[in-house]
Amino acid sequence: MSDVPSNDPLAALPGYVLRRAANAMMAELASRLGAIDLKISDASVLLLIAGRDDMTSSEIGKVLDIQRANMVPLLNRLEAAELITRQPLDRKSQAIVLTPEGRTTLGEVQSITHQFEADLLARIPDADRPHFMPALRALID
Amino acid sequence: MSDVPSNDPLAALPGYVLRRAANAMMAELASRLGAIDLKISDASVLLLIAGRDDMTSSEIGKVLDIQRANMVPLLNRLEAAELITRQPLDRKSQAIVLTPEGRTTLGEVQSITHQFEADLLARIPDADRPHFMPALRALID
DNA sequence: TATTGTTATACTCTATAACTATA
DNA sequence: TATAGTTATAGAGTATAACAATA
Repeated sequence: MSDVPSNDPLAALPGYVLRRAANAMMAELASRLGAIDLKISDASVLLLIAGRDDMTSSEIGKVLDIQRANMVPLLNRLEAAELITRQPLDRKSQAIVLTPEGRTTLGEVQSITHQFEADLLARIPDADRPHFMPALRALID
Repeated sequence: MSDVPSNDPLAALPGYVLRRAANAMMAELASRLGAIDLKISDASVLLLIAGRDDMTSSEIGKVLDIQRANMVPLLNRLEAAELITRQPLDRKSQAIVLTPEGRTTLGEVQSITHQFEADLLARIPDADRPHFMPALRALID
């Protein structure tokens, strides 16, 4: 019943350690994506619309848990970088689609993301690794 | 080799799922601590200085990964709520110590935190639970 | 009526630079 | 010289309300 020694009494709390681990990993990912001038949310959008040309801003926001209103500056940024364009679906909705340059950048995002996820999993001891995703999924509604 | 079905291609990425799980859990904890008008960072400070009367603002910040400058409004808030006082150690440093009211609130924080951590772990399947903390700890430097 | 895209706004969290007073 | 506490500020991320146009 003994625990890992630490002068931080909060190190024994799963919720606290969960937040610290997520913060550490997101800082690392943000740093790697910064090399191609993208934020994590930018990369998430590119990965989500890969191979699709029918997703609207609202739909993307629902999947990624980003408010409708907050999608606007995000997509404006991607459009200014010429990675995506807005294409009318009807007179109200518009599809967010990758430009040719966006597809090239998507390739870089996929490469960075793949390496990042591999490095993340590699840090987890073999015996614990298969239990990582099931545990996390159980915490998400 | 098949994966959990999802219309969100990012659901297969450990880093992404880690962030989503942490966000969900922190939102839940923030909600519970809101019942006693505390933020997560407030509660973290109270838990850290429990039973101690010698920790300075800088030391607390180092352990909790909160910038020195950002400790000021946090402690001001706790002091305004009469949960802590600043006691001079010398003419430069001051110890952050719980008031009697702070100790009472600490008891409530401990109760809420204990229940929260138990509920969090209870959501994780039995087979995965023992692997949760070791996996997360491996991700923190 | 409900939804889409948008604007405006505000609040939290976090990061940095600089200053003073003291160790 | 280095450190503690502080101030001011700026950048993210996130949340809500409201509006016009359209489904």
